[in-house]
Amino acid sequence: MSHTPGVRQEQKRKTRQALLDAALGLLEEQSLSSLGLREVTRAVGVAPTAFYRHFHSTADLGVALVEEALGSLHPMIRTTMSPAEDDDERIDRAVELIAGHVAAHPAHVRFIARERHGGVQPVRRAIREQLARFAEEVKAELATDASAAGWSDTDLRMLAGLYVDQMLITASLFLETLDAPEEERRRAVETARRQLRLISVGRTHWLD
Amino acid sequence: MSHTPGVRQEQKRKTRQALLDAALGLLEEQSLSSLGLREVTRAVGVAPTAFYRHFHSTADLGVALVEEALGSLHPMIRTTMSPAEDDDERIDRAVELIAGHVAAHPAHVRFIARERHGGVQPVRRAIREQLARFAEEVKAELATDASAAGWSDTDLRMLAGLYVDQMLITASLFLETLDAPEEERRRAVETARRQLRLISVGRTHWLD
DNA sequence: CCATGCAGTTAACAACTGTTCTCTGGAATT
DNA sequence: AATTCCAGAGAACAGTTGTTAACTGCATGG
Repeated sequence: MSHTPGVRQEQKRKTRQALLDAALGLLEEQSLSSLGLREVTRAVGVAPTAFYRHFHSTADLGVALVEEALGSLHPMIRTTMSPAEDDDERIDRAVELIAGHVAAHPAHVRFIARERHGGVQPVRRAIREQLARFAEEVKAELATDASAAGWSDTDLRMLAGLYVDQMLITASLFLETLDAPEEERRRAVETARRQLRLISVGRTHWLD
Repeated sequence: MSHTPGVRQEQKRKTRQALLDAALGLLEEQSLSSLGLREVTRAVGVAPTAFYRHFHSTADLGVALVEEALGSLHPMIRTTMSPAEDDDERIDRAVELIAGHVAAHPAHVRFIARERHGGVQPVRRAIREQLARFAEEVKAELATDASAAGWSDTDLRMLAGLYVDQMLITASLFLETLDAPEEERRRAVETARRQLRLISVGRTHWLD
């Protein structure tokens, strides 16, 4: 079925990826709406016109970056949200997983946080769609949990949304403290833990 | 003490405000990092060089916009967070207050949501500082509440931060549904209410 | 082996940007 | 009434932008 990549397609894929990487780097200190196509091609070392072979516009590139940043993250939901014996232990796992992801892909996280409310509509929509998928997946996972008995569909959706937003907040908090003194980072982790724990407490007493 | 404004200073103030207003309008569909100084002066109908009489740069203007958007909001904290007989009624009041503010100043809210993680460092810092002030004020208000007995300082700070973040999330949710069908807006309000209520439940059972 | 396809190049375009310097009119100060 | 001050105008600068057209070289499929 799957043909050998072919020297031609492989080279194209490489330059495309180089454009994405260069753009992501440039976006560390500016927003997508001010990212110029020439700027990107210059960083890659390629002619400006070559850009059009891969993307219609920088907005188009932005949408591709959303896919790159969030697309591969869905499988993590199941393992993270799956029920565990100890609630606190699960929270600890989730927080450390977020911390690890932020440390491993800071530019991706920054990009999502920045462009979620950014000035480029198609990118905002792409992010919104991905986050909606996350919320659906979290909701599905919550529904399997024993403590979800008696919960209405609306309430499950509301809780899933709360979790997704809280994860983004946590990620962006960790991002801000990435190159901060050790002690401040530990405080950030502790804050994130307790906030999730408080939500967890509210969840167990929701039906009172 | 306070001299009569003076025709001169008054005129200057007017153009400065016109620049701020025009910028805010232009920022509805782009980020600050792509906002050009010429763009702003053109929208006001003034020479490009006049810009320098009021701001060093567009980043400088952005900082001024942060002050305009958030500076006058602090007094609202006391009245919103102040203890009430009924917890749910207070939540309803808070949610409607946010909804009203978003409806009255959508551009300001959009600006804050967009530039909080945006590409212009001084503006990010200005917003962070204002939000930290909000958190401090919320924390102070929480401390006066009877149900805060036995809470550690760290936990009060953590809860205050959670509230501030949740209010921003709610505001940006309302912003997205501003020109959506009536029914979707009602759903958004209901979601916001329940999320705050869940946090409230978690808060009352925190010390168990 | 030859013809086609197509990623990337080169050159040129009109339009735009931030910033400088010089100037002007009229309010503010003396 | 004479002088100073200063918000805004005007012109010019070097550098940037997105987009177009026509090209070149090389991997690919017949």
